[in-house]
Amino acid sequence: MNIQQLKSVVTLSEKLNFTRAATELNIVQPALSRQIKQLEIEIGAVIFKRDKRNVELIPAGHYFIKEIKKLLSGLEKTTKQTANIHNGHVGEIKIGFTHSIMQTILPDILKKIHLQTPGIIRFTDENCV
Amino acid sequence: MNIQQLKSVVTLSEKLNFTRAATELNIVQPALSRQIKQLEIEIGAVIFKRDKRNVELIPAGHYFIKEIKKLLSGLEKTTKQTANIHNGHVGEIKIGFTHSIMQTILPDILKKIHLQTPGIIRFTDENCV
DNA sequence: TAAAAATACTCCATAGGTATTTTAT
DNA sequence: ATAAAATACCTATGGAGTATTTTTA
Repeated sequence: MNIQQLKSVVTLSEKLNFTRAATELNIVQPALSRQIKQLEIEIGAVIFKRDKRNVELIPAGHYFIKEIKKLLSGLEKTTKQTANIHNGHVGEIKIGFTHSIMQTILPDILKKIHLQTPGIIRFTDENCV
Repeated sequence: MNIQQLKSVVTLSEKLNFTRAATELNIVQPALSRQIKQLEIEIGAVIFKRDKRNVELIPAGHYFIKEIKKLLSGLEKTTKQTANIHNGHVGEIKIGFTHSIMQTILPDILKKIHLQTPGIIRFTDENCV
């Protein structure tokens, strides 16, 4: 199983037509036929019912496509986020503090940060007494 | 990017040693080196810091591995569940009913099913008035 | 000098393309 | 007769293995 097969099966589930799905995927129809057949063998389930004229999802296929779509978008998110961390666009700083500082200057600073860019402050209780 | 690379990167993150990870993956060390390098190029981030003697995860890598582990286990679950649906080990029946039947025989039946095998009954409001 | 990762090179398996066949409308 | 999927066959790219180099402890 490979990721290209998963992308292909999703595209086919949207087009329900091997020829058009293959075009969309920039491959040729027989290549797509093979990919789908191979995938079905590997997972041990038929995903599409095809009768030379029509292609349609069957129950196992509906489930599979629904889940694979989630996984693929998760993979894309993960990849992008990883690149962002690498490039320093995303990071994490941990602020340890004593009781007194939380009573004085920290609240104002955190409030300003929060107003300027909401969503970047998160509290954890790691190392908290 | 392919699934084998993702499995490889997870194994390497556990062993932190190319030679031993490669053995675990039943491939040879240079093959693993190539897989990881290729993956890092594709996602646009360095995952491991290696200095010929030590291999360690860097922040982008920690994040990546954490997410990829989730995705891989999700993929495995999906595959198995799809096969189960195909084989008829898992399925879904929908029971439509009138007010009167819900007052008479259905509650007992549902209760019995629930006691015998908890977790298989789910209510939806599809087609409900 | 020993251990571990990277590199160079060769070879083969797999995946894609072209051509053709099959089938249903 | 046409449109669409499957099959057969060939080719080429990519990935694996072997051998070697590099590097650091």
